[in-house]
Amino acid sequence: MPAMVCTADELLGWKDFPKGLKVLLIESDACSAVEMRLKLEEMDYIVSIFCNENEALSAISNKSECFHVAIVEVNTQNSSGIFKFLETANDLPTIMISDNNCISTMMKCIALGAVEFLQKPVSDDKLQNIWQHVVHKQAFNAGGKDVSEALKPVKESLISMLQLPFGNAETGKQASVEAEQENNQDLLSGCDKYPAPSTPQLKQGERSLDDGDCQDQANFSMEQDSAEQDGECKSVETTCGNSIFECTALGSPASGEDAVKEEHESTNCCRTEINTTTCYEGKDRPSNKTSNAAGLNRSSAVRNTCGIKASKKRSKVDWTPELHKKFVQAVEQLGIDQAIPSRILELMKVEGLTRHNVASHLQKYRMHRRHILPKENERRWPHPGGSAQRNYYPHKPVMAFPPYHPNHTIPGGQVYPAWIPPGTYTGGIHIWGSPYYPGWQVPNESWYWKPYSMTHADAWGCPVMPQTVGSYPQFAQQTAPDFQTTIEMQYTGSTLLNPSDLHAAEEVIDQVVKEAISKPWLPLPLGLKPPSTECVLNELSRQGISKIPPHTKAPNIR
DNA sequence: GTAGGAATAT
DNA sequence: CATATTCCTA
Repeated sequence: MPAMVCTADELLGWKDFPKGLKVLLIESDACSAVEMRLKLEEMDYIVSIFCNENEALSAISNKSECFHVAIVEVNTQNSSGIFKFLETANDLPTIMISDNNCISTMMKCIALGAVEFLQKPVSDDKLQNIWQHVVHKQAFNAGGKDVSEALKPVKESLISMLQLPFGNAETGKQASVEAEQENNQDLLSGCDKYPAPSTPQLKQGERSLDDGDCQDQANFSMEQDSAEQDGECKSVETTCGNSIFECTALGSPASGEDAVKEEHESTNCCRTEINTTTCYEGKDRPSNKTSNAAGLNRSSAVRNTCGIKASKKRSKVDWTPELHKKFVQAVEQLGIDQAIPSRILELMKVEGLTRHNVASHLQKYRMHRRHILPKENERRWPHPGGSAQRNYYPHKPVMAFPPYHPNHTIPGGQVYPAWIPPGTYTGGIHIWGSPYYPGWQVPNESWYWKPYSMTHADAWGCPVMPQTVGSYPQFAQQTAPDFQTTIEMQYTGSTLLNPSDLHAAEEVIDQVVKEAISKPWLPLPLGLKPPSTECVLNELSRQGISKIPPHTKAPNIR
């Protein structure tokens, strides 16, 4: 294969990655090509333009040039050629761009290994982020070993990138927030298990294909009602147990800032619950929207009252959504059986939190989990493998890197499981599985196609890993899966299920998580919203693609 | 002595 | 209730 993917060594020696990234651009329209080139060059990428796949392919095969990533325009006229390109240059991470959203083309490209499909005009952010695919590919090729080593320089380079003061005030703020979390969670400490970047295209708060994503959560956005219950000001006691916008869709930037302070109680903040657009559910919830607003005011009033005394003593830990999120993440990463207080604590990296706190929370967590799983088990899903409405990526999430580019920042809530406090009114629709105990959602679903791509994982160009699965954070897509369902899917390989082996299923999941942890190649979300699996399959078969091109062998998951 | 985890207290 | 604290065990 005329593969031009860079090697680990190359990455190692790469000074200011991703500067100098060599981009192969196939664009039939000269104007667009130039425009694109300019943009890319502004980002310090090195661009070579080809107006058709043949030129590009010959350049590749001549080895006259090498490339790290390809950006390929596809349209109705050139698609067959482009397909050929994809097939031939299948080692080159290829990003499709297109004017029309022809779903079948899109899918075919993805099926042929395209790593991303973007609509034109492509935003700068997305262009900026193409390097992620290179890293990802690299990580992928590295087979999980030494990946973190290999990516170290990249990481460093990213750190500096993140620390740059960004022009845009708003995004700048977010960026720094992200950076901070980054540092906390992944960079400063030994967390380099997850070096693979995650492309947040799916999650961009702005427009785009994924509007449905946060919808569900958004509906739950409520103020915290705690204030009204107890006369005492909770905010004082609990300092900064703030909640970051779980549902970023709503999240106002303002609330975000405050919220971020969460862990740093040292800042003595009296927390501002006012705007927190968490998924909290007020008691007055079912009524109407206006009550919501009222609630907000109320809570803010209360807060103000007590804002004066800033008592530092924190007698109780407030397990805010964020805290819990971290907690769950930690647990997920460790695997349920490895999840012990000390390690969780370590992973969480929350200042001031004690092992005892974690232990206590863990206790509760386990109880709920125990309680909930069996119940879920009973209401096992009636539609096996097929039903398009729910085909979930059956793996537990292990978050890699949040987005790097400022404009790619995704508010935390999109990535992590939303916190739906117990008692949340789910309106009869079970949002994320457990109507019984919505608070303990275990994030687990993700990409719809995964179940089908187990064998041809890589070929799908979709977020999968060679042998294992990467766990993925909950991407709150349109429908949410229910936990058990997911387990079964995975356990049975999305075939038919014998709805009995809950335990086995659980073990599998745990194991998957463990494996995922030990194998750093995390999937990259694609820049397009995955159609339902059924849809994809139909489309593919309609196109005569019964099996996916070889590419990389992705062994089945047991 | 330490930590995890269940039981119990607040 | 949700957390903290205590108690028991390894």
